[in-house]
Amino acid sequence: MEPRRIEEACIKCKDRCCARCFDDGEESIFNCLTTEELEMLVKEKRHVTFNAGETILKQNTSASHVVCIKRGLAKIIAEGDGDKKLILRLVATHSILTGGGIFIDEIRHFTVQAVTQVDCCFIDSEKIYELVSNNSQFAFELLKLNNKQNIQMLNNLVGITQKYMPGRVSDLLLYLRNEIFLCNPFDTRLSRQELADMTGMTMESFIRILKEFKTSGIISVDGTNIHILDEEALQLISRKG
Amino acid sequence: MEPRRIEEACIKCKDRCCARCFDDGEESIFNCLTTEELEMLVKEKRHVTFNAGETILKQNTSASHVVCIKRGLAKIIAEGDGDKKLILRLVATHSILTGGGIFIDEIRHFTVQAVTQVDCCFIDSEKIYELVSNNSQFAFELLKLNNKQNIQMLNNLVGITQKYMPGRVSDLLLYLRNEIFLCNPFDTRLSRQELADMTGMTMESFIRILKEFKTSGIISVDGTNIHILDEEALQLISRKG
DNA sequence: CACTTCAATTGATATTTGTCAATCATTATC
DNA sequence: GATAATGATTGACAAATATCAATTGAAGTG
Repeated sequence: MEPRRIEEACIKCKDRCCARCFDDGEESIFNCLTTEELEMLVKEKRHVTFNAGETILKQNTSASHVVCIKRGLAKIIAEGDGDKKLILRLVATHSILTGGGIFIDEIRHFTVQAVTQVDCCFIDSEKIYELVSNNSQFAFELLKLNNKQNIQMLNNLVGITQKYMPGRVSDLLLYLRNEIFLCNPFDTRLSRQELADMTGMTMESFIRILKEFKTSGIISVDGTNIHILDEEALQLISRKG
Repeated sequence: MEPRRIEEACIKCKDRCCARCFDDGEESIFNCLTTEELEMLVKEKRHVTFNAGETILKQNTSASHVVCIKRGLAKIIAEGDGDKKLILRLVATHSILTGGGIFIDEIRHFTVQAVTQVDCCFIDSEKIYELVSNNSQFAFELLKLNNKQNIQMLNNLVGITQKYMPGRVSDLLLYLRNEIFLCNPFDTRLSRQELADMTGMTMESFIRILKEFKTSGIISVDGTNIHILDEEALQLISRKG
């Protein structure tokens, strides 16, 4: 696949979105599209900027569009009864968000909220259906993406169900370092409450574990900035439960 | 779609499997296949019978085959560290099992074990890939199936994370009644340990909640047989947390 | 600077859930 | 029928986690 082709299409849509938006961290799910398909997809897309804290997609609304994130960081929240929240994962630049219920009930099964300022574009779901119908490679890529999220959620479920708090906090820190920020002192931009919501525990409990880790010299923390000093220790704690 | 066509193909494969195996409780994911495709799929399939308790698929082995269940009940188990287990869901007659990691890493991410005697057939994953490539409707159906499982796991995750034990037991009982056995006094054939493993709690805790429900007159229990007497009460408890 | 505000932290305590050991019940075995 | 063996149940207790209230600390506002 010649990168030139994608670049061309990107230039067409002015803000270099879409061809890269659909990248899930590895290769672009979009590489398999023809120039015509890319153009079809990009045509009529709406580009939107959200400020930190704003809601990009709201759980239980109807899912007529797919969103791809061009720049920024967002959190995926499953809202339970009451004001209970569970942050499922973070999504960074070049992610595609189908809202969970695409292909099924056209309902969004989670809320997506901007953590930093987020640039993204909204694409009509119909176009995705069209691509699935006409381009089997694209269908395959979408299946892969879906599968990956499925496995990730499975691991999450097992972790949260079977591990004690220190193990869950370790998992979170390793996730943030290795899958989201990809560098070591990293700035989460997330409040303690939000971090706790990623582990399914209360803020107070989360803070206590964090403090233990600080005291043991495993991490150092400054505001929303976290520095992992002993990754092996975290991995050990993660495994021990 | 003329039912005759499917019937024909079923007769060809002698034991009337496959065309119906891939049904996920609603319409068959397989309805969209041509006679040739069905034949291609069914050719070289291996039909196997498992006794109750036997392992059908084992977590962490390589996933070269897809399994469809023709008859019986099986449980999907995520094995954690130690001997911790979480039963993700049950699968009944006419289900397709991709093993979790098909399309990604070709590794099975969970174990599948027979609860009753299970008749199933093993189909080479390659054939599924081939169908996805050649039949967009099939790809679409597979995406739907995947999506559905994703949403189910999401709800499970939220439930287990945010609800107290009575809520989780309620959810389990409603799941068994409305999604698996589809009748009211139902015989789970599952031990207390297994039922507990579906809720992420210990057997003793599970038994205590069950007893509370019995005492309150919400259910009656005889061995592995459960009779829901007051479904509304269960729904209320499920919502309350 | 004083004052407000809100997130972060800490401590004391209550609740939930798990662990361990004992008992009961049922079935299988001789 | 006596006797294992196994799963179900119960009780006492311990551990994990949440709740509530108070305090600290930093950032913004007048």
